Amino acid sequence: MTNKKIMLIDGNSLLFRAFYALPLLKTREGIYTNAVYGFLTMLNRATRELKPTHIVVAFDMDRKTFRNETYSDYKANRSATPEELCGQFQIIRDVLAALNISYIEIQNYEADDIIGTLSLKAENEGLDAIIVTGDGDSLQLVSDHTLVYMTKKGISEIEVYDPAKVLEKWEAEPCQMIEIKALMGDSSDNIPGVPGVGPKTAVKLIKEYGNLENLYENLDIIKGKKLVEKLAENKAQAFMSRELATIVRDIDLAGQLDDYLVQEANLTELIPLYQRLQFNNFLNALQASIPTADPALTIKPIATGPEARELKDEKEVQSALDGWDAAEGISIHIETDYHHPMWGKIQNIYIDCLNEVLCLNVAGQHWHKLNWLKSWLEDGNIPKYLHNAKFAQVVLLRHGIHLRGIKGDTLLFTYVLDPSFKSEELRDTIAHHLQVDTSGSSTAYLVSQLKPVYRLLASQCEPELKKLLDEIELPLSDILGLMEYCGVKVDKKILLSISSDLGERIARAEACIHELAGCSFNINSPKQLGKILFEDLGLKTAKKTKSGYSTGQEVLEMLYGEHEIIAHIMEYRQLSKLKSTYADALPNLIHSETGRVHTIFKQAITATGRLSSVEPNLQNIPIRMEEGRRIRRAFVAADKDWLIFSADYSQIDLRSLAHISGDQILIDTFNKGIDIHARTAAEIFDIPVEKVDNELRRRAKAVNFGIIYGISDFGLARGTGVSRQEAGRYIKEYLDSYPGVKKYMEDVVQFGIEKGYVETLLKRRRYLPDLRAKNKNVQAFARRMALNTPIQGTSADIIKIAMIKVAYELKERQLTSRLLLQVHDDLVLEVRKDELEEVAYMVKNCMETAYDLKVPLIVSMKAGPNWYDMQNWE
DNA sequence: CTAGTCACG
DNA sequence: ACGTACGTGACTAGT
Repeated sequence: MTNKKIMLIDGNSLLFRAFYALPLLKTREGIYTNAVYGFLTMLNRATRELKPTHIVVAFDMDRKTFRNETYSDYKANRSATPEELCGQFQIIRDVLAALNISYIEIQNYEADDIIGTLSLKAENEGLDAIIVTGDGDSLQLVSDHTLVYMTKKGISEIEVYDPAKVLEKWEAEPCQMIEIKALMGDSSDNIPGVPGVGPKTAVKLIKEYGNLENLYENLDIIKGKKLVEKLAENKAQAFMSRELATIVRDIDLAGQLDDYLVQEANLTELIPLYQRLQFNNFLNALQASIPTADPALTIKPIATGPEARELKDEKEVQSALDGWDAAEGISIHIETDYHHPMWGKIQNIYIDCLNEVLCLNVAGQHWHKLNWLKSWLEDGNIPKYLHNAKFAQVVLLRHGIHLRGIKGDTLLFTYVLDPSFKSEELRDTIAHHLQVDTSGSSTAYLVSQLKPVYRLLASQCEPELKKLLDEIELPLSDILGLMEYCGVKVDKKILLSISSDLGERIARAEACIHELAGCSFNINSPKQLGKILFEDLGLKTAKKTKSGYSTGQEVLEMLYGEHEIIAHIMEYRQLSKLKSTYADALPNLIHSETGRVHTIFKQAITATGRLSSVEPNLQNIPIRMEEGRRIRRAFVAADKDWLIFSADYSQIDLRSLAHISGDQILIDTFNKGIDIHARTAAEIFDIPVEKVDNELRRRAKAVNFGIIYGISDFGLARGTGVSRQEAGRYIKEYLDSYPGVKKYMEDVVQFGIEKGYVETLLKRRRYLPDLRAKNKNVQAFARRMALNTPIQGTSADIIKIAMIKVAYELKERQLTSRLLLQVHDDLVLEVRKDELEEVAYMVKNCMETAYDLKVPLIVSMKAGPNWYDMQNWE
């Protein structure tokens, strides 16, 4: 046996398959490339999977034409001439030449004949042959040493035919395929066959009689009068069809099979060619295959380092630090026994200094060691490097230490460089940046790398990103630390009373539901609920489903009125959500020493630059529904001398959009203080602003939301309740009315495709490689992210600046009032009553002047004894 | 540990 | 041809 394999490619067939499977790609110079692109995709795939030793592509001399009328989407605006489309036949020859792949075409023979000849030659010389094609004619060539790789469903799947597979599909030997074809014909190849005989009959007849000769000898015993007549009438045509269907296998070909040995591509030709064709994927793949590249495949060394030297007492620390140059800076890492900085107890403090890592064991009650450290931890002139400095800061605040002089935070640095990096762990971060395996590394080693990694990143960081880090994220981290440490006062009694009230009502709803269902089941289980609703009660077939019935709000709302039970389920759902997530969960998170909840603001999680909040999440406390809103009564001011104060930006996302897009109408609307949703309604529905009623305003509002989210007619239809066509019209009208927005949408996507990322006001980046994905769905997702991220991210940038300003002013004016929460467009403070006026004015001013946009920023304020009973202020 | 659901901007 | 707004976190059931 040999392991030589020759891959025989039916060039015409694959080009046609590719052409009709892919949308009509066109380069900037107007070259059509879809068939070539699809062909190469299949060629690459087949080469990768089959690893042939020889490759050859066969073509028909005769160039059939591609028909562009298959593309209804393109018909309206773009019409490509057959000549333009057929340019692809020449392009593929150029590409194959650059790839050093032989191609053959011979006058009077088809590609199939060339392949038939070569596959026979291969068999005779002991090579395996694999035929790659999109049509079934080649099946007659299948044998133990000749397989057919056939593309299916356009080009997305491949089916492999060996003799057994042919038998399974056609109930015939490969050699009988010509007999079948002789009877059934093939319109695409102009083989007439016997009229009235289709695949079913043809297969049945050949299965029984084996071949045409035997069939016609036994014509008299075949059942079916009509069929026999047809066969008899068309005897000559059947034999002629068999001739046509038979692939020639003895063309006189010059040369040897070894002429088709696989060779290296000629990159100096191939790269410019791919560039001209804008085949960026293939270019990237070429890059990756160049030996030096692909760090993912390089073997990462396991990084090890010394263990830390453990210090027993203050004297040892002092002697270790003797001769240490404070200006050099120091790396610090604090280990606790729990992940929450308000609950965790310090175990070890690592300090990297001079040439070793010191470890202070602080477990137990040895707080005096911290007192010794206090002076230099609080010394702002000693540069400090940490990973997640905010965590250390909050832990230390509990011991009365205010960490200062933070020069670098590798968590935030990593986030600014690429917000998609998910791990918060120092171990993973070091591994990522140094491209080493840290799974066996000591903590001491990791700590020793903090400063070097920071310097490495700083040395290669874009200036804007360094600025974003130093001027926004790092100062903000300190502010967030203070907010977390402060916490928000929560009245446990209020929550308990809400909980018991909810409990009673849930029990009543549950009883009702079980009564109506006629049995007892767990309403919280979508699986059980689905069974009850759609099987037992036989409600209308659920509209949505993946891995079962959907029982979500949307579905329940459609079913509302169909059955009495639905209303009770909706009630149950709402109440049990409130009880479990808020009323019952929050009391457990109240810190016994402070009587407050201390959320952690995650500063390095979101893809857009927003914050997030955990344990508890204080950014999703109910407000939209009155029932849930009452939860806010439990969030109270410290005592009777204090107030909860909230200041929120109105429509900050749309203002960000106005600024980024520079759309003149949007800018004018905000400058004149016109109601933006009404204005949008006026534009979309082409009526004066005064004539806009509530319903039209509501729809326009949904359109404005849609624009921010990277609109689609489907999504908007869902958001508004109007039909998809209607939604489509709204979008069109919107984009015609706000041409600047339309241009922004085009530009930002183009920017993203070219640069690989999109950016916000402060040049914060989000990488979106999927903008170049070949899967349309994946690409569409990335496109919506590209549209949304600069808007949401710019708003996030703005409020971060505002927070820094507010915190600065609070400190500068020596106010006692303090920041408590940030809820994306809302700042919540705890304000001492005697400071209210000053604080309110100051906060409003800081927020409205956070950044000088092309439109004004507007802030509205509320104050009250708790987060529920809030009155507009001023 | 994931999927489904639902709370927020 | 195909599936659809963006960004989060918490709780519950069920594998």
